[in-house]
Parts: sequence; structure tokens; C-alpha cells
Amino acid sequence: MSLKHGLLGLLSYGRMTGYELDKTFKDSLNFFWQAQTSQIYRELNAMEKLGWLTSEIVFQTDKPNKRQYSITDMGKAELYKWLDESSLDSEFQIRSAFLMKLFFSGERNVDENIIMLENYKKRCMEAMEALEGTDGNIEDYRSCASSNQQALYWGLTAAFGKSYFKMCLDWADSAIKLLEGSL
Amino acid sequence: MSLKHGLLGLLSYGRMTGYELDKTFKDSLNFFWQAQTSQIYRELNAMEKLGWLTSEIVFQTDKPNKRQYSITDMGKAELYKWLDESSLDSEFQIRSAFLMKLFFSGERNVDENIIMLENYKKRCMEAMEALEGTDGNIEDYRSCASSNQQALYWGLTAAFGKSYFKMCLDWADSAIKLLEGSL
DNA sequence: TGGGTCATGTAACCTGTTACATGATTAG
DNA sequence: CTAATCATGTAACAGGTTACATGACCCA
Repeated sequence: MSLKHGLLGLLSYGRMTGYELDKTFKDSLNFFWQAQTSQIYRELNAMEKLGWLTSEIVFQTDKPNKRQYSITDMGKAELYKWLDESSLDSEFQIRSAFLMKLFFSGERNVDENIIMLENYKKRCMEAMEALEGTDGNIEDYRSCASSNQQALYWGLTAAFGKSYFKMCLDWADSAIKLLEGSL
Repeated sequence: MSLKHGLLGLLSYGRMTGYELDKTFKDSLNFFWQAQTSQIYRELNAMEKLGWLTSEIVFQTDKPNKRQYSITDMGKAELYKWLDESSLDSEFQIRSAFLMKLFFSGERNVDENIIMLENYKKRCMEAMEALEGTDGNIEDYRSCASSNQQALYWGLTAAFGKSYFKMCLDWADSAIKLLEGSL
């Protein structure tokens, strides 16, 4: 149940609308968790029913009205409970459709598999660049005195991402060499 | 839709029962894809309805009867179609509840976070050992002449796993150092 | 006048998780 | 006698994906 907790976490920094949460989510948490806009609205609804959030409508004249969510004490308690829980196995597991495909690629000819790995490298490089693009955001955020601590942990997750994609690139290089050698 | 394709892939090596698929899955694909036993039985059912598999009951006297699944031509076509499809974004993405927790750990005190990271390291080491345990399986498999190709790709995924957990350990070490420095 | 941003959702469907149920045989 | 292995599932629920729907305002 991490999407709910991710949203709670963001709302613990301050009240936001679904639209703002969606954007913030995609700007910061997206590389390690993905959520559809529609899913975010659904979860906000569910969490309000659980009493973790309250909402009120903000009227605007130049733009559409919006619904602003605030975390409740119950919501904060739930967030801290989740943070303190010792993690489950499932929180450490990888799921990779790419590796699944590779696993069964013995049937295909080696050239195609090399192309697939080249494509994989390209994606990893793009992901790495996207992560480097958020470095600026983290720095801006850090300069806010109250957010110094948060920025530290944000930075740690970004560092993870960079090491991860670097590792993927190195692995793909050695995999390509191995396959080329098997020709 | 990777579980279906993973099962198709295993069945392309030969007919198997749900029980055998479950075990084979957990011995080989498990580090990059997890599936509950109940889910495997459900998917087998669904795939038979789709015409990708057929099944027949094998009667046994000393053990319970069992239902053996075979891949059909339609199933093979579906498997190859999936292998040839250029991969979607979703096949490259990470999802990590652990990183989500870390992201929001600025609220907690640093000691607790260091403990969390130590625990993370322990899990990574266990996962790495589990992967090294499958090396033997891969070798046994490779010696089967017809499986030489498959073993190569299985080996590549295992190599990914080892690099991954190694990277996680190194990252966690540097994260711990950073946090200790911030005390 | 066409595309981007702001803004919020519903419905249907697919996939994954958890809990439960059953029962025979075999090895220690 | 007790635990493991063999063997197959159902039901309910939670979470994720895809497609669709609406409409105003602003900038080029």
C-alpha cells in the first residue's frame, strides 16, 4: 500500500489539490513509483473516506475551481506507522518485464537480442538524464531551511537512481560483449 | 502482461503441471518476477480459455492426480509476438516501496534510518546468496546440449541480479556514511 | 484556430495479494 | 506421530491500467 502512503507523505508537507499532487508525484517520486492521474484521484477519495484526509473546494474565477486536500491527525498517524513498520519482503523485490523477456530470448537470434540490449541502454541513459534534471529541483528545495532534511533523503533516492542506471548500462555492455563473442 | 508470458515461456520448454510451474518459477524467475501459487492456477485457467494451452489429467496411484498443461501453436505465436514487441516504458520502470519510505524519512531520527539501511543491506546480502545458489542450477542446465542457449540468457539475468545487489550494497554503505556524517 | 495548462473525474478491466480449504503419501 | 511433499484450487479484496469525458482560459 505505497501509493496511499506516498500521497500522505506529500500532503504532510502541505495541503494540495489532486492536480498538484499528480505533478509533484511525477516530478519527484516517479522514478521509483508510478501512478496514473485517475488512480491518484481514486486514492484521494478512498483516503478521505478512511478519515486520513479532509478536503475543501477553493473557488477561482480565472481558472476552474479546485479541491484542496489536507492531511488529518489520523492520516499523520498512519504515515508514521508506515514509516516505522519494519519492511516486508515485498518492499525489496524487483519486478522486471525486461529481464523476463531476456530470460526467454534464447529462442531468438542473437542479433535481435543485441538490438534489444542497445535499446535498453538508450532507455537507461534517458532515465539517467531525467534524474539529473531533478538535481536542480532538489537544490532549490534544500535552500528552504525547513526542507533541508527532506532534501537529504530525496538526494539519497536520486543517488540510488543514478547508481542503478549506471549499473544497468555497465551490465548491458558486458552482456552485449558476451553475445557478440558467442556469434 | 508478463506472468502469462513467463508461464508460456516455461511451457515452451515442455509440458508441466501447475505445481511444477510454480516450483520452476520460484527457482528461476523469482528474483525478477513474483507470483502466488493461486495466481498461477488462475492464469493457467485463463490461458486455456484463450486457447494458448491445452491440458489433460494424468492419473497417479501413489500421488494425487495432476493436470498437465501443453502450449498450443496459438500460445507459441503469442509468446514469439511478445518477445518481438519493442518494449514499453513500463517494462523498464522500477517500483520500490523501500525508496518511497526512504524519501519520506526526513521526519524520523537519523539513528532509525541508519538501522533501516543496515537492515536493507542484510536483505541484499541474502538475496545475493540466494542468487549464487542458483548458479549450480544454471550449470546443470547448460550441460544439457539443447539448453545451452537458454542457459546463456538465464546466466545474463542472474548476472544482472548480482550486479544489482552489489550496487545496492555499495549505495547503502555510502548512504550510511552520509547520514553518520550528518549527526 | 490550435495546442498547452488548469482541473476533475468515471467505468471497465486486468493483475496481484491474502486467506482459506482439502487430503493422500512418505520420511524421520 | 508429525512434518514435508505432492497437488489443486476458490473467494474476496486491493491495486494498477486504459479509455473516455468535459470545458474554460491563454498564448502564438
